[in-house]
Parts: sequence; structure tokens; C-alpha cells
Amino acid sequence: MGVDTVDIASRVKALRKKNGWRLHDLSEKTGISVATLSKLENGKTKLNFTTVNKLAQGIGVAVTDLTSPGLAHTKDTTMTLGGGGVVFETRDVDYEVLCADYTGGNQGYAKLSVKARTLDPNLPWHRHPGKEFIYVLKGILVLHTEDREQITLKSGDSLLFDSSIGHHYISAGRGETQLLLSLSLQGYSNIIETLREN
Amino acid sequence: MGVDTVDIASRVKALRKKNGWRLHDLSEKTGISVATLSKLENGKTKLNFTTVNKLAQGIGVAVTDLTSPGLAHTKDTTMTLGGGGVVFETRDVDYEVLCADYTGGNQGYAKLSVKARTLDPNLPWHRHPGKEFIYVLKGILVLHTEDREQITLKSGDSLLFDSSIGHHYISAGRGETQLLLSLSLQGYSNIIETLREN
DNA sequence: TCGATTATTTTCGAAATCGAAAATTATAAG
DNA sequence: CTTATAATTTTCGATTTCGAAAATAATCGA
Repeated sequence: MGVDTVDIASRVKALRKKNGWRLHDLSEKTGISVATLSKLENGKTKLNFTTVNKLAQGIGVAVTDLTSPGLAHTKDTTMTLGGGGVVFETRDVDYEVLCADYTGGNQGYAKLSVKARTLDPNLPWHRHPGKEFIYVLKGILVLHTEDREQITLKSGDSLLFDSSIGHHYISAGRGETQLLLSLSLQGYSNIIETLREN
Repeated sequence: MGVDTVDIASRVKALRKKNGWRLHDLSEKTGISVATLSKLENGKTKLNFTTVNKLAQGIGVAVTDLTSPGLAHTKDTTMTLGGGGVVFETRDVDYEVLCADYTGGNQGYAKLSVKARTLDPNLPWHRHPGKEFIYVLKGILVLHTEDREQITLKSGDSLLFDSSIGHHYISAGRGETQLLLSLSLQGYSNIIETLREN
């Protein structure tokens, strides 16, 4: 359990030194105790996802900047131009993560292009803790859920629902179906991990 | 340390029973382990603030609804059809609050129509705690902020920024400028109070 | 009703986190 | 150089959280 800290320990320390922060400062920024930060930098503990998120959010970098490469710099505003997000594809949906290089509170944002046009009973449900907000940018969306009747949304409609209930996106219109999606990260993972198929 | 759970323990349990959730369900919604939830309900542990937030957000109530009175009712799905949101107007912007009839949650959503076409130095800055996400649906937006250069966004662009920094929306294009907006409620107030001019 | 299976909750041991105290390191004054 | 003081980091003991196992409760067929 817990995220591998061997790598991020040195990154965090470097970042801290570079900015002239004391453990105490970092503690204030992140809400993590000085004790835990000390143990982290000395490899005496591993962080759970909650703490990694606090760390990333407090420093002002994306979680992925801590867990993977490139020493990131702090940012308190980030912009994603149309089509410029982090893209990844799954069987049924193409995702473009927006403003990914920011630790936007506990909320993640993405633009979706729904490819599925029928409900594939073999695909596992999409499921993640918290809430999900959908705004239909284009096309017609049919949202299938585990425990209730399907919901049909057309361009301009929006929906807020409990995303711990299994769900599937189906495109029903003639053309492409695009959604804007906002979901809670719950302190447990970054949006990419949240969205990626389990 | 930790939040007093004597009160919220019974509230959470009542709420859980009322909705027919198992500990396992609540765990999925909140991202808190079943073990911890069990201990909470049996008064065998206190929750720290992180965990209380997960709980509130997962259940779909404001933090204050857990820590203080009124057993909140949960609604776990809410839909707003195009144009069907709660509308209110201000000098520079028309708001349509989306999915407003949702209990709690820590995030609010609205569609904006920007009326202002020049920066009125008499209008107070828009300012609210937390982060704000903007997606430009239509037109061209120039975001003026207190402490940095103005930012221009066109249809399809998105921005995530610290909304405690004063900001103003200006429509720059030829036609109407519409935004989709998502902002953190901090679990302590509703979106309308957040948006309405002080 | 009885036993067996399943569903749900509670307990247990290990690991993580915290606040405060102890230890270390840096700074300064004589 | 030495010692006092302040600044910073590390360690300590107690509490919290987690995953998995154990215990309890519910469901069902004979």
C-alpha cells in the first residue's frame, strides 16, 4: 500500500530546496505534518494517495509530475487551448484531460468523445468515488447506469450524479457525441488514474 | 485531534440506513475504507478533516450538514435540461446555475453569458475562495485579473485558476460569449451565494 | 425449523500520520 | 574559538487508517 516514494522523495526535496522552503513551509502549503514530510524525504514512510495529492496540490504541481519525470515548477493558473489537452483512448471513449498540469483542488476536468454506440456487456462499468458532472457539448448521450433506467441527454443538457454507481456512455445521435466532464478526485488519485480502465 | 464524531456518527448511520447503503456502498462513494466507517459509526475512532471531507463529498452533503444540524436528504442524480437552470442576472454576467437542486457536494456548476464588453473600473472584482474552471463554449473571453496580464480564451479553450484572485469577464468577440464554469464551494456555501455580487 | 450459503459488519495486525519533545545544525556575540 | 541562542530536522509515543480475516446476521431450500 502507498505510493512509491523513493523517486518522489528526492524530487520533493530538490523542489523544496530550490524554493527555499523549510519543512515547516511545505507543511503549511500541503497540510501534511512536518513529521511526515521528514519521514518522506528520508524514506522512512510511504505516502498513501491522499497524502500524495495533498503534496501535489500544496506544491502546485500535477500528481504525475511527482510520481513521474520532469521536476515541475509551481503554477497557479493553467490554460489548455482547444485540442491541447492530454489525450488518451480507451475502447469506448477518447479522453482529453484539460488543465492537467494543475492540481485543481480536488476536481478534475476532461473533454470526452464517446465512441461506443451500443452497450458492450463485456466492458466493466466506469466507476470512481464521488460525483461526476456532465455537460453535453455536442450530439446525444445515453448514460447507462447499474441501478436505474438509462438517461438521455442532448446538447446543452447537464447531469450531476454519483459516479460510484457503475456507468457507461453511449453515443446515440447521428454525429459525434462530445461531453465536458468534471469529477471529484476524492484525494485518492489523479484524474487520469480515475478515468483509466481498471 | 480530529473532528467530533459523536454527532455525525449517528447522522451518517441514519443517512446510510435511510438510503439502504451498506458500509461497502458508502466506502465506494467516499473512498474511505469499510473498517474506518465501521469504527466511525461505533464511536471507536474520530475522523480527521481529510476524512470528513471525503465523507461529505461522497455522500453529497456540505461539510456543515454533517458537523451541524439538519439531517440532509440526498439526491444522487440531478439533471438540468438546456436552459432549465436557475437563472439570475448581474450587471456584467447572466448566470444559469446547473444542477442546482443537488444536495451539497463541494463543487458548483453554471453556464455564463458574458455581457460586459469593456472593463468597468467601478465594478468590484469577482472573488471567491478556491479554484475556478472555465470552458469557453462560444465567443471570445478576455479574463482580466488583479495580479497578472489579461488572458484571452476562445471557443474550446479552458482555464483553471485561483479564484481568490480578483477577476472580471469581458466578451471580446463579435457575437455572444458563453462559458461553462465549475467552481469549488469549499463545502461551506452554495454556488449562488458564491456567485452573487457581494 | 434446520443447516448451508451468502451478505454484511466488526475485529485484528500492520503501516501511516500527527503533535510534541529531542536532537541537530546554523547563526551570532564576545 | 567557544558558548549561547535560534532555526530546522528527526525521533517518539499515541492515534488513525487500511486490507484481510473473523464474526455475525440475513436469506433460502428442504
